[in-house]
Amino acid sequence: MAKLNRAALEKIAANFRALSEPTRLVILQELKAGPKTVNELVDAVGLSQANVSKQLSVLRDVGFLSREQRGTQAFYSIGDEMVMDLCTLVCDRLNKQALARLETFSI
Amino acid sequence: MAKLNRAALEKIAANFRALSEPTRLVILQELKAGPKTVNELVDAVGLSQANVSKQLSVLRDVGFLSREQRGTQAFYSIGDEMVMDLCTLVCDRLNKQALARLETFSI
DNA sequence: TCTATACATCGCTGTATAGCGATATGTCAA
DNA sequence: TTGACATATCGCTATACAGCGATGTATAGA
Repeated sequence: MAKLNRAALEKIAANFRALSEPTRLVILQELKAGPKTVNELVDAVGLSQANVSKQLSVLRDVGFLSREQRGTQAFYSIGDEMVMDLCTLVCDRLNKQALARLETFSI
Repeated sequence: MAKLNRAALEKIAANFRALSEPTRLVILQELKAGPKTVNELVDAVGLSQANVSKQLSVLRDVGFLSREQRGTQAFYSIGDEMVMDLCTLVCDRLNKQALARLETFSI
């Protein structure tokens, strides 16, 4: 296997970086049940609309979310189910580590 | 599924954050072939020993790497094979996206 | 001891970004 | 048009952290 150049590594890192903030994980958790508008997400996560919009664009820029405009509203939804696989892998791992403390991780 | 509290989400995010820097992905790539000392990794990644030590501790703090001291040397190795599964998922995804451009992603 | 080697940690600087309020843009209804 | 609403973007502050050189710590050999 050839060694990856800087640009390729940066793309991979960007995928992980998009998942490196609790706020964005909350957004994914909310969207797991189905599409939601920005305002619905604002209510769900309890942060400013400006901030939620920005975090949505971070997740969308790497392709984890997709966006559909309907009238004045924008509906966001999971754009690549693989992102939930990533979360599941990490959560399973933390669950194993945390069995003794009875914590449960799941997105 | 209950909603996760802030501490749980932060733990999940920390796992992803550890993979959010190209330098640390290079380290994983180097260690995929087997354990290496800090100095070997310094030569491989071409950064300062101080920085490499710090990035190693980031990966170790979340349990992705393990460390074995032998004399004056510290051997680092993959501590949880799951971390390579995460990389594979992301690389597969980028490969699909990049087929047209003939790029190849793999850690 | 003393010296050399290997690694970790400290203090620092520069950059990236989460979060906010304010504002801009765009759409619909009256 | 005008006004109300939904979302995106701007400008800003505070914080996190990658990277560096310098230093600390520990081990092996002379």
